[in-house]
Amino acid sequence: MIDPRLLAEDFEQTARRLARKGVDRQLLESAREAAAARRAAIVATDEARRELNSGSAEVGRLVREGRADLAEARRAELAAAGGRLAALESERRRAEESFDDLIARIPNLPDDLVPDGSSEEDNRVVRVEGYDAGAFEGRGLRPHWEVAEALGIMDTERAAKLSGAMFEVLRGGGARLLRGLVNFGLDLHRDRYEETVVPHMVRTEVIERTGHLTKFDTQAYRLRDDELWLLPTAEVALMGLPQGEILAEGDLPKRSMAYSVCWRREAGAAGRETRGMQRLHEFHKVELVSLCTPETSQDELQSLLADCEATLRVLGLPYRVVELCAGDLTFSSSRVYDLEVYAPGTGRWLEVSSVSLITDFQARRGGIRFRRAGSGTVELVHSLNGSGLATPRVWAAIVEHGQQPDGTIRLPEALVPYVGTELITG
RNA sequence: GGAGGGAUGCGAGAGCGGCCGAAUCGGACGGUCUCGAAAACCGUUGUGCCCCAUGGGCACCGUGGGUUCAAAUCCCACUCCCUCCGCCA
Repeated sequence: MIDPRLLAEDFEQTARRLARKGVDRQLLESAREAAAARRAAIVATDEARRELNSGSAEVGRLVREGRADLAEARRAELAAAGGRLAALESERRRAEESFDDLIARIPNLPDDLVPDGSSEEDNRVVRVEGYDAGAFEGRGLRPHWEVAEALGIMDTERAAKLSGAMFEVLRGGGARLLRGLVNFGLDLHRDRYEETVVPHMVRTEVIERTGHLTKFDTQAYRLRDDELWLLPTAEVALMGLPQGEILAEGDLPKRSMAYSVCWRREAGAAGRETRGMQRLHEFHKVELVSLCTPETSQDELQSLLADCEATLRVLGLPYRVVELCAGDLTFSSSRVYDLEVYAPGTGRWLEVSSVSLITDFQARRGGIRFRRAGSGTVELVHSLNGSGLATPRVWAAIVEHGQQPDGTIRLPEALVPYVGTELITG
């Protein structure tokens, strides 16, 4: 949620900045009106309550002084005042609900550094690393699903028998490759990020406050008999951890990571680039998150980007860094770099990490704050997240890059100790 | 799953329905003293919201309801924690 003060104090500039994300000015005006109505309702109830409070104190005094008749008279007056207060309070509740509803629909402000644009088309390729277009031509490279099915390390048919579309079963070397990747990812980042094992199911309020559960976001799976949700990403658990707490400035930046299974309903994505390991309902990921001070968050974004890139670099996979334009940013983010790995079997760039600066947007809703060392004042932290290693697509890229003419798969050197072989043969 | 006990400020821990945003101790911070430190003594020490804003008001004692002129204190529901029993990786 954005700072509500912006609506009252800096409306025009806020509207201009949000327009870059395609936010309708009408929504902001409604929110501003709702904020004013809410404030008026607060003033009215506070005043009514003040009268009631001082009246009650007076009754207490009279009772103590033994003047029961006066106390009784005053009590009767206050009973009536109590009725008026109740009416004001229900009005206040209505005002707050309508304000909450509107403010929740306003996305985070895009960073001024973010390029203009309305869609994916306008995203800017910042850098391309390790990619040589000529290197893949004429080699007859096949998509990973063909290579993997032929080798018997992936079984889409039987996965469907178990669970339906957009699930995978991995066997033998394919399964070991997945496990090796996860361990590799955790080891690669363990010096800078605290390794954490988190529950894979979280309460409604936790997922709500991370911004991963809204009226428009039906991505997460919900358990039928308990008020719990399956993680769509470990970010939800890692960001849920400090919710409602006040951290010491000295503890920032606070960097942590978690491996988890991730579940996503992917509603509406059926049939779109879903073959093989491109898009699954269930996948494995090492997620990196960081909490930091507002003045360091841009630097922190760059260092998080560097850490996520390191994964692809060490694996020797060609990739590009794409900066999202204002219109393609997600609801909560103010600046995002996507890392896309090149998959030569399909000739596609696959998104394997979204390195996001959320500024204080997520911290405000989650109540994640820190105390300044000098002044002792309390402020919201900035939060960031990115995938340190997202298995399905990195797995796919490794299969496509490593495929040999005889159908086996040669692994990147860095993975050999983790998988226990240089060559996957089945 | 069954039976009990509990949830208060940074921590521990008090709190007859009114004088309780909350005793006391500890911690932290500032000061006095000291060459410096310790000790001692003095002081400060929650968060949010609102306003006619060097001041004032409102809310918050696990969460949500209720009773009452008035709730940390009474009632109801829920959540979590602890102990014991059962079950279990």
